[in-house]
Amino acid sequence: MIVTRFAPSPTGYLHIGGLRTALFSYLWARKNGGKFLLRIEDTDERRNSDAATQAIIEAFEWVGLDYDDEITYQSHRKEIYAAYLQQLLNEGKAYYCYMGKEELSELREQQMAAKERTRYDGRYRDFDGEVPQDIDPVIRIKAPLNGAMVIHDGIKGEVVFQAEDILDDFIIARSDGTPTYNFVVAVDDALMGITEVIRGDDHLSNTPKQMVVYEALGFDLPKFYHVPMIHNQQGKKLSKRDGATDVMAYKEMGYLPEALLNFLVRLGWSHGDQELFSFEEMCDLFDPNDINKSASIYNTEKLDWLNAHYIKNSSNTTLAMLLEAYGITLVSHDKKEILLDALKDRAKTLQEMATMVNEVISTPKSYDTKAVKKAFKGDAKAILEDFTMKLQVRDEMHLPSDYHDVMEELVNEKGIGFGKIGQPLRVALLGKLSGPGLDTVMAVIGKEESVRRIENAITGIES
RNA sequence: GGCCCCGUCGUCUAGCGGUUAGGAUCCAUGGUUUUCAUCCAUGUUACAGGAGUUCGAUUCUCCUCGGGGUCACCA
Repeated sequence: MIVTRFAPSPTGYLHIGGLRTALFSYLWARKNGGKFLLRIEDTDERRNSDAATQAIIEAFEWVGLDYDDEITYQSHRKEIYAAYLQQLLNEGKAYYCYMGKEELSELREQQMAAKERTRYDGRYRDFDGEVPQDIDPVIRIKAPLNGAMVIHDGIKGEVVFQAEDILDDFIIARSDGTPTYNFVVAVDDALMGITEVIRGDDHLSNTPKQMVVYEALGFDLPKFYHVPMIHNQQGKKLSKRDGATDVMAYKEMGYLPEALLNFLVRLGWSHGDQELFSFEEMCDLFDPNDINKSASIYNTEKLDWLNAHYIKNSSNTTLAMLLEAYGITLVSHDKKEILLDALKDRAKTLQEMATMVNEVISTPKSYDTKAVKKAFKGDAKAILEDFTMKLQVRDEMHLPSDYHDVMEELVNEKGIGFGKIGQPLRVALLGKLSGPGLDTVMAVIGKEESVRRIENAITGIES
């Protein structure tokens, strides 16, 4: 069975790049009927917070990614790590190193001065002399001194490292006894039965270290997929300083989770020319072997397009519900269907849509000066007056077509173009020259309010 | 700097020895619309460079250049 995982460290919100690797892992597990597990890497107590863990879980809920089994917390697994540490010590595959921090940095400085690679010199590797009493030792693992380490990566292909270039006996437990990252990752991935590790390629150079741990503990290696980074506009690794990288920020801005997911799944991955993927299609078609080798630049132009698409295809019921987060209450509005139908193919985000709703249902507080100048000239006011008179005598005005008929009648009688009435009417109703169809606007706000707005404009606008 | 990865339109990408190098987005233009938006149509724009291999290279190899990642008692 395929088992994948997402293993964030809870130091902040869920990052957009994190969500993408999580999505890839999720999809691959789902496609294979396997499991997708969540593991919180909270070994560094100083930097972790419960709030961050909650934020990550909340983001998963919002986008609709579910995980199997219970969440694994590394902070709850200290005895397990201790046991494996002890095992390596007993087997002579790891050892205590009594080199202090100062001593270590001295060594490093010497090496740098000599233009050598900075590395631990192995002085306690097979040490049997007198051990310093005043120092808490770290535990180091015996790493191969030479030879090739080859990763059979599902994305990068065969990546070969020479042990002498990159390895030394690295620390697997700090002097306070706590295990380090490269050790716990390997232990947990193995113990949790992870068969495919899908993660950012910034971990590629960590992989040989983890392989050393796998080897020492006699665990089977998982299949690795190192997915290329997402870069910012400057071409650097996307970081928290690059604006909107918090997944939940997209919720606030009015993006739909299906749009975000669709956007993310196509960043670095493709399936022929297909651009639109429903959640089901993603689960069905995703394959990590189709992931691109090169990094991509984060650019949300396409996200806007996707979001507009998904808004257009959302039901009015869903939209009305989602809009409530923006202070829009439409449940009791008798013309909400007409309004939503008119607005949903105009908005790129829910936030935009909320603004549009307000622009229709609330009386304009001011009139755009340019619009007034353009629309309120000549006999504009006279035309509006004629229009209101026609409206007044009508009953049963409900549909946009009812209002359209009135406009058409007026235009025909006067022998004028639609623009003659449309422009000033638009300014009167909405305060500006753009917006949904006027017949729709009037149908939504009703005859009384329409007349009121027109009269306000006639008296309130200097022409 | 060492090691590793990467290099097709501005951006996301298809391509897997022979293509007028395709799609999407963005942008521009035209059409539709009383306006704006949507929608539809059309258009501009790309194989980093140089050697090889080959009848033939975007595709394979090497070099150069460019970009990125990583080198902790952080994860």
